[in-house]
Amino acid sequence: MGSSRQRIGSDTCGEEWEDGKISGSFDNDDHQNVHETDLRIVIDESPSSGRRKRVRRVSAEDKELVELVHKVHLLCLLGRGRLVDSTCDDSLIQASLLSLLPRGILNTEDVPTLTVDKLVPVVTWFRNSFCIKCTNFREGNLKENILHSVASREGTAEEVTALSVSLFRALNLPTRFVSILDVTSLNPDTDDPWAYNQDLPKLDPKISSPTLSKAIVSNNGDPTLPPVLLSSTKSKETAPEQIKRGRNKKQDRQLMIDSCDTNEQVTCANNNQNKGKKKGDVEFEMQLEMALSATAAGSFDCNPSQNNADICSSSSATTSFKSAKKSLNQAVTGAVWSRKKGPPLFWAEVFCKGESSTGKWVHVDAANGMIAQELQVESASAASKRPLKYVVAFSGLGAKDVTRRYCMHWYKILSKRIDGTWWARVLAHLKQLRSAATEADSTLAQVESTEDMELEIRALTEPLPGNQQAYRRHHLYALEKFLSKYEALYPKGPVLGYCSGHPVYPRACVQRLQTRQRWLREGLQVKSNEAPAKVLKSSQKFGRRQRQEEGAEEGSMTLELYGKWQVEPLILPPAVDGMVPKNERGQVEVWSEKCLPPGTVHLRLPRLAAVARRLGVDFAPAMIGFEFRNGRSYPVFEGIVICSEFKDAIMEAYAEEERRREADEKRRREAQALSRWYQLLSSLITRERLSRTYLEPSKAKEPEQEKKPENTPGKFPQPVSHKSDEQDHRHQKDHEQHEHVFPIEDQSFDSESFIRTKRCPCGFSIEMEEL
DNA sequence: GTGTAGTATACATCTTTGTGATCG
DNA sequence: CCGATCACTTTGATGTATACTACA
Repeated sequence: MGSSRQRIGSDTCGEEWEDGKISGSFDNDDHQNVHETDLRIVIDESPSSGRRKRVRRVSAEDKELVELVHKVHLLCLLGRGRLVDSTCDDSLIQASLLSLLPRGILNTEDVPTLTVDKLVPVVTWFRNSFCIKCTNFREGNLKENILHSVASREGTAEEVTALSVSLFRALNLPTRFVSILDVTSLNPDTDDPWAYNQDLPKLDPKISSPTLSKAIVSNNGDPTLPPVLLSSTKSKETAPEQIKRGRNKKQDRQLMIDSCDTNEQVTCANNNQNKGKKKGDVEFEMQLEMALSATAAGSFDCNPSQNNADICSSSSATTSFKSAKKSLNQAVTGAVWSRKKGPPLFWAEVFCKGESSTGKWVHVDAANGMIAQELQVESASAASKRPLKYVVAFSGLGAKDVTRRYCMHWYKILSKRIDGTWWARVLAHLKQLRSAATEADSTLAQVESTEDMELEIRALTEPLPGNQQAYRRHHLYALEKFLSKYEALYPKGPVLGYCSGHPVYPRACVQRLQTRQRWLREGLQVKSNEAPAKVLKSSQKFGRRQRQEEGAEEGSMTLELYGKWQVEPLILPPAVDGMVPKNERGQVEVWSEKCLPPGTVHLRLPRLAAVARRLGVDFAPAMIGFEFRNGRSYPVFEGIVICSEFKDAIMEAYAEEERRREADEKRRREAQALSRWYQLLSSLITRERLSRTYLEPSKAKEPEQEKKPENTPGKFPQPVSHKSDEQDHRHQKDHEQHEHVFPIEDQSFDSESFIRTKRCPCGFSIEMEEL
């Protein structure tokens, strides 16, 4: 900053001052001119100062808004998922895909005993036949876009995944379209990557397997440039550029094309190879077969002739399955997530009947050549700074939350998800649709419930986190040190493990503690002979109050807290002989219906006390809570509590009383209206008389009547005016010309209503009620 | 880069049982 | 005379979640 800048204030005063530019110098020379010159302070808004950023917390309103946006976005994404799902059932798309599929790649007799390894050829064929052009959403009709993708062998990630789902379904494999609902964040402060990351290209699986590289290279005209190199060098050039451009969402369309172009070069390099390879399908498949036999067969049959010592040594079924998965993906598909490529958003789940006794839904990302790599999804999402929040599987026009299959750290995403009950309510409807779709097939229904159970078990058996902070709000586990003041462990055990030396307890053992008073509000009372679960030193304020009540017992001001296990339903003394049991203040505290003494009722109506008193019925004012005003809290009363047997009598008397009161009120209002009319007209007439007496005749005709008349009392009948607007208008005009006269002979009187009607020869009439 | 402890801050929660003057 | 209404020191202490920093 220039020399003119001056630090205003000092740090010692403890206040934060902005650095500002003061135009105009404060040098000694000019000092005397200060008064004459303009003083301008230019706030330097550059965030360069090393001062701590002011913490700005989001308001409740903001939170509500982002929650709303989150919900709406979720619903939109659910709708989109269902649309894609239903499009995957389209017979034209399925037929087109089947026509492309080489013969014998999956035998129909394999379907009932489908295992992961039997899927590999289809997946590999698919991956080599279709490529992801760009991850972006494409406008237009989804079905047409997908059909176009079939023809061009490329499309968006969503379309290509939909194609894979469609293909599996065409092969009679129960298949779901699975999508990460990449929804807007619930935290309004976070730099939501969603806002700028949409254009990131889909991951481009690197080809690392020597077998596959060899296979592809052998089919490629240019063996000097291996696909893996091509892929990675291209990505290096394009990724940062794409991210930079991707930040501006408004350039969406153009960018999409741009990124498609570059991506196309990257991913379609593969495709071009594949296209070239089409001629050499046989050779390719032979290579594939070799890869398969080297992995699948080795892992499942434990063929000792294989080189892979890992696979051979694994004897248990699970290890064997895991090794198979690993080797399958490394050797056959060679896919590895790349952080630069953004998170995976779409894939399929294929039901493999032969994978366990009951069958198993298996993650199949055919577009990226990945099978049973569900564990990679979470890490890929996390690496892309877009932690997964919702993973939803779509089928049969319904949907199911399968996040738990892909999420190993539920506690991390729990806070990023919307309130569970709302989500469950949304999904309940979609689940109904699904169950309607699977109704016909009892085995599928069985599979559903098995899966539900499996996911539920996963929810209840999460591994213990290694860091302490994770236990702060963990849904399953708790550390005693993170319990709040009003929480306690009961029962204190079992200890599930240790974290940095602290015993870990089940979250279910964490109990909320409350004072006797608070339990009372819930209609519960502390059992006799129960010692407080926790005794806290009470606050000064509370202590002060207690001191007043209990005398000078300083230092012993405590807050006694009890747990749920120490309370029982409230037993209040019942009403006897028509007498309501009251507290020491002669009231009944009605926090809820449970707080009513047996045999009494709470009548929430005003002015009941007087009725009860008049009838001689015993009652107590019902206190329903407190109100805070002017720095103090006051009890709020509503209605009374009486013995049930008097309810009818009281209500009857009350109704009678109310009728009387209403009649009185009506009478009072009418009398008031009459009185006001009387005053108004009296003052008009008085004014008229005064004008006539004291003013010039010409001035008297000025329309002073329009001014508000004074309140001059006098004795005059009360008119009940019912002139129409037209009459009124005419009257006003007439009035300018003459003064009305009401000859006796033109008057009439209705003895029933006491209304006298007076008429002026000009046509103006006035009705007056005579008192 | 990750985890922990400590601090600062903003927001949330709990607290909790009149009185005298005036009006209708 | 009696009941309703209004004004009156417009709390304030404490808990909790979160962001941030320093440090291991």
